Amino acid sequence: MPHDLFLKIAVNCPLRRSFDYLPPKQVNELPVPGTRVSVPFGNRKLTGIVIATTATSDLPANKLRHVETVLDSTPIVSTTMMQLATWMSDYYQHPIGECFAILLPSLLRKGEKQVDLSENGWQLTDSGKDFRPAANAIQQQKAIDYFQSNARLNDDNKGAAGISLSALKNLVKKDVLHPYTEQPAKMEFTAAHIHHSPFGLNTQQAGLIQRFEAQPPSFRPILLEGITGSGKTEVYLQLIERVLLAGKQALILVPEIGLTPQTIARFQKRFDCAMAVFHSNLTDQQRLRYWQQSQAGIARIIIGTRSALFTATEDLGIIIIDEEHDLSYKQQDGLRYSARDLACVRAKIEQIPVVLGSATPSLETLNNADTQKFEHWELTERAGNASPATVELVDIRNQPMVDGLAESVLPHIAHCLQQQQQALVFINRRGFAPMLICHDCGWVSQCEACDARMTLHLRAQHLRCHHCQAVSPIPMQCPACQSSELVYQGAGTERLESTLKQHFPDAPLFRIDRDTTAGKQTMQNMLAQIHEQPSAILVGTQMLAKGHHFPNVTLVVILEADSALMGTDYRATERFGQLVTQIVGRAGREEKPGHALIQTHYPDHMQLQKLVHHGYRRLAMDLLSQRRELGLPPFSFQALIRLEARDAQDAINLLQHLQQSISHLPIIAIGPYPANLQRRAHYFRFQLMLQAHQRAQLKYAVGILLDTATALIKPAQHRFSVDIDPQDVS
DNA sequence: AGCACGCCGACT
DNA sequence: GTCGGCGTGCTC
Ligand SMILES: [Zn+2]
Ligand SMILES: [Zn+2]
Repeated sequence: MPHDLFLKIAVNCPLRRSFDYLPPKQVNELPVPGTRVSVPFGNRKLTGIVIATTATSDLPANKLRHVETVLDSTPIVSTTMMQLATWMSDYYQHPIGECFAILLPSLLRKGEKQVDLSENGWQLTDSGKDFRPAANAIQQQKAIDYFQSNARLNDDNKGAAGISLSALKNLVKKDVLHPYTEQPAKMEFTAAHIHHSPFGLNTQQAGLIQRFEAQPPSFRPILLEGITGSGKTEVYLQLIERVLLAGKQALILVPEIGLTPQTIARFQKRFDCAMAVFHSNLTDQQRLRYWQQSQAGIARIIIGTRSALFTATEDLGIIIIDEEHDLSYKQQDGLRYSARDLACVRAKIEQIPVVLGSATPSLETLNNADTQKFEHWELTERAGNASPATVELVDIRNQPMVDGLAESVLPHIAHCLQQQQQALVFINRRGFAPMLICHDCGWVSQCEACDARMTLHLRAQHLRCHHCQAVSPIPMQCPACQSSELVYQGAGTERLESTLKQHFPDAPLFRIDRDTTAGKQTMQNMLAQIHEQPSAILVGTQMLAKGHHFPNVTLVVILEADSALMGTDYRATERFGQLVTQIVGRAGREEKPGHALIQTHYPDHMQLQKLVHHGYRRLAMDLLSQRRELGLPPFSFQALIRLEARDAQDAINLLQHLQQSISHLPIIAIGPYPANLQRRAHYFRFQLMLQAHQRAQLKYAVGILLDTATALIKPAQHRFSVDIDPQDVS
């Protein structure tokens, strides 16, 4: 049998194919699939990953070049992860090189060496135990103090302890400390490493755990639907426990905003084992270290946001996606993957369970449960038998309003404050951003580059566009009519704030939005302050709906429901239902049930009625049957083609060309039509929506369209992207 | 995406 | 005469 002669290599470049190479010169063995190699590519050197060795190549051998160097002695990408990358490349019709590159932390992607995982540090020598440093040796004293209460100091905690390297070196010279090196060991995880919560499981939780244990480990997609406070996390922990005891690893994904110290602490308190936590402010070096620890099986629990899905593991036993409906699981640029969907694919490849947890599952996931593709686990009991929050609609037709708030809502807030409880006003309305308007001629501060108004930032004393970062000074006179009567308008949050202050001068008021919680610590501080207050008013945006619990809040006011009901985005109602349910679920506790008021012009709207009287689940069922009737996802498959160009007609023409290239195929192509924000940062934005009854039809059409696009599109002038299963259709 | 090659305007 | 503008084309 002839030897394989060629290497199929995924080179990290945006081309939708792999490249064939000859083996490196003067090397007898071919590098194994999954190995990184450095290859000549045009006139530069790039890092690629060997996909396969083959006996033939499409190109004549004299056109092929040799691999320059082999970068790994053993494959760095496992066969399962290679399958995942290949799957992604096919499903998202995305360049194979980029699909492989995303599997690796950035340093490895660039061709850097793997790091040595051994732990280097210092510990006291026998003679060092009673050493007293010189009076002026402050740094040494600091180190000595540290070793009074700690046996060891290593590279990782040296920085946090604030001890200088030179002091440590001097102490080594004095034979007070000696350096050590330790190979990290793969621990054997046993029951002794678990610290159970003093509260047992309720019968529902116990039933689910039993159900989990009743089957041998295999691919099992599970929807865990549990209302807020029903103990989803405890179920996660119990499942993880079983996986860890079987000697396997657990991978947990959380929403972007959910990777808080409290979340991490919850896992650390339960399990005595090495964890790899991928938070956003790790350095490349730290990220690589955790990645390798996970790959080597040293880290047993891996927690992170979207991209942590690609972490290599030694022996993965379960994947958990918390708040699976969360939009942050969808990558919004480049390779627009859904980490939730890929988790299911990875679980299938690895033959392990995957748990999608939410109080408000996405329609896609609910449909998968309905069609028996997923097991459907439910938690319906709230801990401590707390009564669920009640939701009430406020009809604002012909009602007197003050700064977005119906006057009839004010007594509710007053009553809530009187009871020494907190009220939360949730601003989900547009037009609340403050802008500048001319009282005489109606001129508004429009952004030069976008179809948007600039918002006024009083603190920074300038106008800013949220879509393109443009900044301009606040004019003293109207640029159109020279009038000096420039006034603020739509300063919604601030005006609402002052109105509330006026009506409730004694209640402390907290504003929670991106501006007031910008600092790292600010959010935590503010939350701590809020928890201390008996009565208070909280005013805020989206941020309020995620993660944080507000036990003292018993009244929630949602300013408007109408854009979700009447808008063009067919997903808006689903989102609104999730938002309301999440925010209401986070308010109140056992002895003080929450109450929510939703302001609307359409109090008789069927779907709103469903949500208010029967909850998210019934709304979701309604929406699903509506989607089925209309042939919308998940009952059809979509791809959104986006194109931005400086000239609107140019964008339209190009999209029409692309549309023509697939006009013979059995798919619907709607458009070209302008994006929600038609012009942004000097670019006109248009899009084309492809819709098919079968996944394969869609994939094929997108492939053809992409082939046409590569010939037509000038990267310098056009911004082009394909979004498979788009979530954000604007 | 990069990076080179190539063919026209305003510089020494 | 050449320096450099970015349009076009290719990467095993
Ligand atoms: Zn004016
Ligand atoms: Zn702008």
